[in-house]
Amino acid sequence: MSDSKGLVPEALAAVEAAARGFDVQFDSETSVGYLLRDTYRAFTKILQARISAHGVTIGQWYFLRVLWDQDGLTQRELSLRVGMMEPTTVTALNGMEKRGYVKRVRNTEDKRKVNIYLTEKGQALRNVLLPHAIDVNVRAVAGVSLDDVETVRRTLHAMKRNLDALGV
Amino acid sequence: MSDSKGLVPEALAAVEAAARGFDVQFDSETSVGYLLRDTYRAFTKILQARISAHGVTIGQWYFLRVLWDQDGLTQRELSLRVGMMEPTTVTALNGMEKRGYVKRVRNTEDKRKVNIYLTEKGQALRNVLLPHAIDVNVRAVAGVSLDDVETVRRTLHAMKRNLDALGV
DNA sequence: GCAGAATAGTTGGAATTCTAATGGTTTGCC
DNA sequence: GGCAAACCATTAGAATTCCAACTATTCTGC
Repeated sequence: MSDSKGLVPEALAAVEAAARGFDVQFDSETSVGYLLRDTYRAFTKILQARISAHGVTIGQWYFLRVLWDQDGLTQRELSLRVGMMEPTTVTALNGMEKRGYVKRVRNTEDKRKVNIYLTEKGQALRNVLLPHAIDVNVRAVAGVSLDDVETVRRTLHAMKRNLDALGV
Repeated sequence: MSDSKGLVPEALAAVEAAARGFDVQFDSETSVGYLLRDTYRAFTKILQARISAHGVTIGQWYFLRVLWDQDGLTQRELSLRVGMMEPTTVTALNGMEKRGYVKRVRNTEDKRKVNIYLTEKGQALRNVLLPHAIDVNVRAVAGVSLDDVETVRRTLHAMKRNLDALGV
């Protein structure tokens, strides 16, 4: 346990407490990280089923979503906006280009850059797919108060900021 | 838009409203689904960095976590507990067996079954890795009130139930 | 104005996960 | 008792994602 310095004090204490039978709320059912994973996976699974019925993979979905908002971004800008690494963007765009949802246009002013534009087919998907995404979002929070949804939104945001700050 | 029946009424209305410039809270920054993905990915990235420093992949982590709680499960039971498909379990266990964290023991009463037991090496990882998981969990919610964390826990649980109910 | 650094995109190879199909083993039913 | 169905694990092959290394283009400093 050579690198346990630097951990928050709770970390070691909790493991020792758990060893003595205390419920430290870090078992796989109650840890926030586990719940996050579980819920995210359930969410993705449903969304994927909906959109793949229209020939769009979940990997392509995230890029379409950004492009509907802002067309003509470069691949790097797209990667940043979607939060994927650039090779991932290349792979997704290859599929999308092959299916005729986007076209790549080499930038004439800076020939390193490639701008991505939606085709009409790609544009048209918006009115088909976005309602499904909204539907899944709405159904996911059925029975949950608006206050609680707002708390979740705010807290997830805060968690993301905390985590990003760790990953320097 | 042939399959738009069956969607919640908000779904189509929101897309139309958005087309007229209203903020419908379903853009990629504020939708709960997007936040969930973003936060989950940040979480995993940090956790992965911590545990891979000890020779354990993130794929193996989930199985170790269950095995520390209950040793000797069959592969199917493990799959159910972890929430992965069985081929995924096979792959993860192959790696864990090769690294000497677990051993497979064919069940003598029912020779279809294989029970998975932690080795001493696998047991020992618990006190090394669990503190890191707890540390990441604690740091992730730094500055968030206990009430809000509890609301997130409760709401994510509710969302998962809602989503699972959709996927029948 | 040119060498080296920075930038944009791509390719190659690996890890994780899934679906579909396959091979043993056990159970159930006639 | 024997054969079909169910069950458990595995293999094969594909999709998504990453990191590392590469090519092509542009910018910077002298």
